[in-house]
Amino acid sequence: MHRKSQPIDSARRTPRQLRSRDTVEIIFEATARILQKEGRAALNTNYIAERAGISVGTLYQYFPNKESILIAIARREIARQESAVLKAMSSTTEEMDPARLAIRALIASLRSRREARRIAIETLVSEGFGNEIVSSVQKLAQMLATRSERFWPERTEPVSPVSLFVITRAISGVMRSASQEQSPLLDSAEFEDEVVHLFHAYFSAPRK
Amino acid sequence: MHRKSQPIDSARRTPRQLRSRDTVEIIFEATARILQKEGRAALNTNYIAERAGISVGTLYQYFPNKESILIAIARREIARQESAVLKAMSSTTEEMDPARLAIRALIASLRSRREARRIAIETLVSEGFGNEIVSSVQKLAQMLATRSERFWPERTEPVSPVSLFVITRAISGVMRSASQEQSPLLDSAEFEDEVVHLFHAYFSAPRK
Amino acid sequence: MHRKSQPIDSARRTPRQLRSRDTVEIIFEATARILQKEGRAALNTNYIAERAGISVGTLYQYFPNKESILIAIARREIARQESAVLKAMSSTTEEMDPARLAIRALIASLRSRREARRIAIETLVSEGFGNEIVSSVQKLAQMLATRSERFWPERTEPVSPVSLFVITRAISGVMRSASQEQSPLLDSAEFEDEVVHLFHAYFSAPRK
Amino acid sequence: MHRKSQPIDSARRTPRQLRSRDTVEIIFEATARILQKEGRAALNTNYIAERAGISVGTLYQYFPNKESILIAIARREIARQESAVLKAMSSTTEEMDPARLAIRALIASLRSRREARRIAIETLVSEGFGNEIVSSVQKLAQMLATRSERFWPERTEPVSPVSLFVITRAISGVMRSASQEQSPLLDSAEFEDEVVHLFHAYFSAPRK
DNA sequence: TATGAATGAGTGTTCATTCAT
DNA sequence: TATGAATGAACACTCATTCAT
Repeated sequence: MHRKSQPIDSARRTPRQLRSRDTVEIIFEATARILQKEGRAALNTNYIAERAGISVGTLYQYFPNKESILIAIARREIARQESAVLKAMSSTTEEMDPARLAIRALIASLRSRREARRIAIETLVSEGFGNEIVSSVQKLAQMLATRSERFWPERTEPVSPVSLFVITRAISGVMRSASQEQSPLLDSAEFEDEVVHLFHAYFSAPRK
Repeated sequence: MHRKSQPIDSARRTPRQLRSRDTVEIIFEATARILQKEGRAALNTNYIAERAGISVGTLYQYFPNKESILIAIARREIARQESAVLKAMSSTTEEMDPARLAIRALIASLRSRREARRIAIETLVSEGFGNEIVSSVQKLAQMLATRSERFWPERTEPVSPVSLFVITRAISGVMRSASQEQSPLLDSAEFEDEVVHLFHAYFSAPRK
Repeated sequence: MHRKSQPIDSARRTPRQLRSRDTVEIIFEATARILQKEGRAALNTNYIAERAGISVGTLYQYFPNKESILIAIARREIARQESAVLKAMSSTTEEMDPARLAIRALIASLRSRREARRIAIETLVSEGFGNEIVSSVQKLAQMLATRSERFWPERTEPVSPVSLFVITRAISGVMRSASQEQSPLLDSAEFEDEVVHLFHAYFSAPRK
Repeated sequence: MHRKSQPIDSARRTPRQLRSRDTVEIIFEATARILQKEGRAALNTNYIAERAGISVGTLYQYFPNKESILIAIARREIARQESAVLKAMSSTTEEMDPARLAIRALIASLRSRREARRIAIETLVSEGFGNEIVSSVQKLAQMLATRSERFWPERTEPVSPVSLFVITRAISGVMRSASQEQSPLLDSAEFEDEVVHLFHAYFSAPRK
C-alpha cells in the first residue's frame, strides 16, 4: 500500500452542511454496493468514486484513505444495530419478553447488505478497533440484563462475566452464521424461537 | 504476460516425495507466521518465499497462486480440527460426557495461530468454499448427536434442523470470538464449563 | 491481482483533448524508437514509459496493455500508408501513370521506421487483425484498377481475383523485402522503374 | 531474458548418433506444433520439453537456448525448400518450363506448418541471419536463370541485379501472403499459372 | 546422458494517493 | 470545493536456465 501518511481513524471533515452529508452518504452507498456485489477484491478508490459519480479527489476530501471508508461504514452499522436493539428493548411493555424483542431487532438488522457489513466490520477489527464491537455488545447485554431483571424478578444472582461473554458471543455467532450462510432461517419464526430459547435456557437451566 | 491458467482450487504438484511435502510445509509455516505477526496486508508471495527460505519460483511450483496457499492452510486447519474433535469424542468412556470432550478438543485446537487461521478461513469463504466449513461442522454435530444419545438414553425426540443450526453456530461463535478477541478465557476451566452448560441447557431446558 | 479486464483492441481513453493526443503521440514515439533501435525483446511497458518521460500508470491510462500499443501503431501506419497512396493516385493528371504514382507513394511511405512498423504490423497480425491489412491493400488495388481503366481505356476485361491477389502481394512483397533488408534500392529511381514494370508487364504481357 | 551466456548460433552437439538425431527431431516437432497451434507467446522451453516428452535439462543438452531451436528450425526449413526447388528444376526435361517447376515446388513446400515456419524464419531474421534467406533465394534464382537460358536460348542480355531483386521478392511475397492469409489459392492450378505468368511477363514484356 | 526441482531477475499491471487547475 | 490526470511503489506471476542427483 502506498503513502499512508494520513491518520486512518477518522473522516476528514465532519459533514455539517447538507451537501457534505450527501456526499458521504453517496460514497457509503457506492462502497457497500461494490462490496456486496463484487467483493472486497474489487473495491478500490477509483472505482468507488466512479460508481459514486464523484471524482477520486472529492472522495479524498471526505476520507483520508480507503480503509477509513470501511471503518466508517462499520461504525455506522454498529451504531444502527445498537440503537435498533435499544429501541426495541425500550418499547417493552409489561407482558413482552425483552430478550425476544432484542433478538428480533437483531435479526431484522441483519437482513440487508450482509456481505458489505461483514467486510466493513472485518476491516474495523483488523485495523484494531475490534473493541468497539465488543463494547457495543456489552452495552446491549447490560441493558438486557437490567430489563430482564424487571421482567423476571425472581432471578437475583448477578450474571458472571464469563456467562455474559458466552451468551453474547453465542448469539452473535448464530446471527453472523445465519447471515453469512445466506440462511433462509433469518425469515422464519422458528429461528427466532430457537435463539430466544438458547438465551433463556442458558440462564434458567440448573447447573450441575 | 500474466495468465492465471491454473485452477485456484488445488496445489500444482501433489507432494508425494518427502522433499515436496517438506517444501509445502515450509511454505505453510512461513505464511502462517507472516499472517500471525504482520497481518494479511503484509502477505505477498515474494515475502512468503523469502521467509520460507525458498525462491518465488519454487513457491509457484507448489501453488498456482497466492490465494491457493491460504485455501490450503484453511483446509488443513479444518481437517485437523475435525479429526481432533472426532478423536476426542471417540475416546469417550462410559462415564465421560461426549459434549464436554468435543468442546474441550475444540478449545484446544484454537490455542495457536488464531489470526493466521482466521484469515485463511476467511479466504476459503470469500473464494466460495464456505460450504466446506459448514459440512465439517455438520459432521461433528451429527457425530455428537449420536454419541449423546447413547450417553443420555432418555432423550428420544430427534434434534430439529433449526436446533442443530443454532447450537452449532452458537458454539462456533463463542469459540471464534474467544479466539479472535485473544481472550484469556480459552485457558480457563470456567470457560469450558460455561460452554458445556450452554450446550446441555439448550437441549434440556423445557420449552415454553 | 492481475486481471486483463480491458479489451485488447482499443485504447483505454479516447484522446479528445490536445493533452491526451500529445501523450498518445509521445508513447507511440517512444515505442517506435525502442523497437527500431533495440528490437522487440527490449520493449517493455516500464521502459516505454521511461523513454516517453511519463509514468507507467499514465501509459496504462491510455492503453489497456502492451500489445494494444503495437496494434495502435500498426493501425495508424496502415491508415497513413493508405491515405498517402490514395492521395497520390487522386492527384493523377491525364498524363501521369496512376500505377507509378501509387508505387512511388508506397516506396516513400516505407522510408522511415521500417523495423518498428514491421514489428507493429506483425503484432497486429498475430493478434488476429491481419484482415485489416488485407482490406487496406484490396481497397488500394480496387482504386488503382479504376484509375488505370481511365488511363488505359483499351483494357476492357476485368481483372480476375487471382490476378489481383498475385499482383498486390507481389508488390507488397517487394516493398516489404526492400524495407526489411534495409536495401539502398528504396532510394533509387531504377527500383521504382522495375516495380512499375512488374505491374504493367503482368497486365500487358500476352498469356500463353 | 535471463542469463544468455551461451552462443546463440548453433546447436550444442552435432547429432551424430541415431538417438541424438531422434531427440532433436522430437524437439523440432514439439516446437513446431506449439508454434502452429498456440503461437509464439505460448512457446517456452519447459513447455517444449513437456510436449516433447523429455526433460528441460535434456533440451538444453541439444540447444544452448530457446532462440537456437527456432533458428535451427528455420534453417532446416530453408534448406528443405532450397533442395526441393533445386531438385524440381534439375528434373527438367526439354519440354518443361523450369520456372513453372520451381514455382510448383515452392508452392508445394508451403503447404504445411505455415505459421510455425513463419515464426521460425522471423526469429532467424531478427537474430541477424536474414542474409541466409537472401542467399538461398539468390542461389535458386541464379540456378533458374541458367536453366531458363537453356530453355529460352533467345534471351541473351543478363538479368540486372535490381531485376533479380524485384522478381525474387515479388514471388516470395506472393508465396508468403498466400501462406499467411491461409489462402485456398495455394491448391489451385490458376494460382500457379498466375505466378508463372508474373515471372515470364516480367522478363518478356517490352520496357518502355 | 537424462532429469526436473530450484532459481530469481524480469515484466505486466494495479491502485492508493496527490496536486495543479 | 471539485476534478481527474499523473504518479510510481508494489506485487503477482513467468520462464529461461542451471546443477545436483
